[in-house]
Amino acid sequence: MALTSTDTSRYDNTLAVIRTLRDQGPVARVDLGALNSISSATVTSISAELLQQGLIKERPPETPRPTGRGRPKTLVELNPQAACVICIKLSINEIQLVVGDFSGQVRHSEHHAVPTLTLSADDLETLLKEKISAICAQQLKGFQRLAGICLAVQGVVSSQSGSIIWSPALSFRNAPISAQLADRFHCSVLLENDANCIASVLAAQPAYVDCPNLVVIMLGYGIGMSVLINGVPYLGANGSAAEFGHSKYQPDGALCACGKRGCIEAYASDYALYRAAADHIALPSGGDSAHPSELQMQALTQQALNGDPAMQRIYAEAGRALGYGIANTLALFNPDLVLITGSGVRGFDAMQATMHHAIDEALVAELRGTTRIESCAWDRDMTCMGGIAMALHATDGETLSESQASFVS
Amino acid sequence: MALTSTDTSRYDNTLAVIRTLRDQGPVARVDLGALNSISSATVTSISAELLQQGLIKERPPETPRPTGRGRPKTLVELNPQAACVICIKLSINEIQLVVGDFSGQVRHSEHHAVPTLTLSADDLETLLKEKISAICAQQLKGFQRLAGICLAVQGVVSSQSGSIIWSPALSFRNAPISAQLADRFHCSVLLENDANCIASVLAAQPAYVDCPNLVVIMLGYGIGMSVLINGVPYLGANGSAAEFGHSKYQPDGALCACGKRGCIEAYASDYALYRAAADHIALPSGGDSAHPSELQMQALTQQALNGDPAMQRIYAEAGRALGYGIANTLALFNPDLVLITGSGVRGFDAMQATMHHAIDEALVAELRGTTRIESCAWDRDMTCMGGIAMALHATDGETLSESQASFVS
DNA sequence: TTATTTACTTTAGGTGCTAAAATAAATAAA
DNA sequence: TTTATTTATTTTAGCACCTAAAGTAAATAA
Repeated sequence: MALTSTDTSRYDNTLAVIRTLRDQGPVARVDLGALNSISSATVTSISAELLQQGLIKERPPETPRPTGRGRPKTLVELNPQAACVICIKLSINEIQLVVGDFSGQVRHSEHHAVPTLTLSADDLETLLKEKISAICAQQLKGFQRLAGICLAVQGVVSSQSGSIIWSPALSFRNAPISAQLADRFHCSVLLENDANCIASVLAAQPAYVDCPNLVVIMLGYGIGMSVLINGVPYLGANGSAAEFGHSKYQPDGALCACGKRGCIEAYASDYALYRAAADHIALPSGGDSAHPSELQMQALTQQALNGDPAMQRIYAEAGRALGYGIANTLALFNPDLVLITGSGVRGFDAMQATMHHAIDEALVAELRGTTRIESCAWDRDMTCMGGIAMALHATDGETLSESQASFVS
Repeated sequence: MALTSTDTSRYDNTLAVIRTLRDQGPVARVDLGALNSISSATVTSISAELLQQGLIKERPPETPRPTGRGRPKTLVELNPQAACVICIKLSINEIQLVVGDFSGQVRHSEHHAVPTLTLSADDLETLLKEKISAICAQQLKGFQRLAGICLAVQGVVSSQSGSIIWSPALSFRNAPISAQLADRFHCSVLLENDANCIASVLAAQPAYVDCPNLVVIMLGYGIGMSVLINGVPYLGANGSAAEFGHSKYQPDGALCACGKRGCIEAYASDYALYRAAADHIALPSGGDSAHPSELQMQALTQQALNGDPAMQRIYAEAGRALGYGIANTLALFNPDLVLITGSGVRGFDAMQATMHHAIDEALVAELRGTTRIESCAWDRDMTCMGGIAMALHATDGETLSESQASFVS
């Protein structure tokens, strides 16, 4: 009887064990108990099941003996082969594909230059299926299953409906994509905003664990944001929350790529800085003036940091816009921490002073609060690392019931 | 053995039953099971306990017989006497005290004119203790216990530390108050922002139940906001989230009561409208010019609605500020619904057109999204109704364990 | 060798749930 | 008026968990 289980404690505890092993690496049964507030008797029972299902394995005892007396710990660890996930990052004119194993380690990574802006929705679907198929054929030998795919895209996405609503990398809109990939590859497909992937990685770092309410601002070609509330990305009603770049600095202000005026992005993004600079000084030439290259942006930044007054003025104004935007974010979200990252942090030192000044100008101390505002070095691989972590997290339950099914029968 | 219960299902189910009865009124056991996805055997067991503890009672069968065949339902309902809560609303120059019973019904309400701005923190503490004591002595006969007190205050409060950080009704800051009241009256004390109380009431209304992410904007002397995320008020790190009134419309714009410039409140609040009007037209006199009375504000609004061009311009500009602020709110929160209420909705018709225009001017369709933006009639008693609901909700667990303790022995 | 310490497993017992059976209390039909 | 049917509630039996305590294993220290 009682086949409808409303008591989810076994399931919850099993997931907790899996996730602890993913976060901490090999752990002994006693410690798994202590870390998750469950008795070691229960851990014995859970790990016996996981062992039989092939999701974890016992690690052979260390050659250099452990210190202290007593029976030595037997460490268990995730079986990396138990499952794998693929994360695809879609950005302007580039896609990156990364394979991660069940323990969360990156196993393979590749970049492809792709003229994303010229693609139709069908082209994109075909392209992704092709690239993923190639990965499946060449990189997934030895894995028990492909648990999931995470598509990390710049712009507004609806994770719920699995559609890309609007992306600066694409010239079409409202394109369903998750279902197509799920059908083709028979696995869960997660559609995520790129900033949310990065925020998830950052939030896991030891320096930021005590920040349940975390805002991450990504400066780059455009300006993105992720808001974690109690550690989980806040999506809003249609997935278009946290559009910091298009919140306003000046009504009737500078023209933004979105077509409206006065957005923060129209002052502090790469294209906005480049545009403002073009009016004032001789710029390193080459490339598309609406899509400045990393080298061009570095040159711009260097001029400001070297003391060029016109460039300093441009970065100062960008900092002021950023500061006013952050002030609104503080007033509305009052987060524990605002982290500024993205390729655009290269210019942060040239914007920082006016940014802080603008925040102080905009908010009384009671509303400014104790929020830390920090910048954070940029690593372009972070997005896919976050995507892999999110895909694994989302599919742990499935992986568990799949392997139960294959052993119960 | 097994005295440490990690399985909270009995507790959860019991609370679910109590809350269903509070929301729905008398309900039969079968229906309690269906509504909460638990078997009626479990409901029998839970309701037997609650009956013995005196928290619920069986309702005598209806005199006009129920329709249909089969054994008639036996309805159970909360015992209103099982507990009560007090909500105190603290606003500028007025406090309101309301008593609610265990079923959530208002049993008593009183208003007092108090010169709140002249009070010291000690004065306030003394005053509240006095008023609450009087209520306890006169209004709480027959209740088994005072479960909790909710203090609903305009401004920034820290529910966690139980301190009023900053309120327009008070001239002091950072005043701890919860602990003092809890000590004196031996019950839980909840400190809440008034907008959160109102939002909780509105969110429970049938018209808005499908809006898990709800923003409520309160226009009045100042401008307040509450953001419900998945139905629960979002507080931020220090309780100063959702400070919509002090988000920016214009850097270096109009002077705000907070001391900074360009806040939405400096354009669309009562004092801002009154100040702008004073420069242009003859105003009904009387009272403090920085604190216009309801009658004065009504006269102002009437002039705008009657077609006075100067007043129309003032309300139009207020609408535009409000619209830009809402645009930022949509960009950052992407809620299902924005509700505009508070005494200031009296002027909503004079602001609406420019407000909507400003929103369209500020946001592209993809970011504007499908968020409904509506106004909502204002009822000054809503705050305390919300406070009572929140206090009951917060103390249900305590009430439960208290009555378990008294019956197990 | 023996005692001690620590890790892991087994056993015994408790909580809480559900499905099914039993009971209760009404109306509809014969 | 009796009997069948319908619906609500309670009782019973059994399962899936978990934990504490007892038992076993595997090391070091004495």
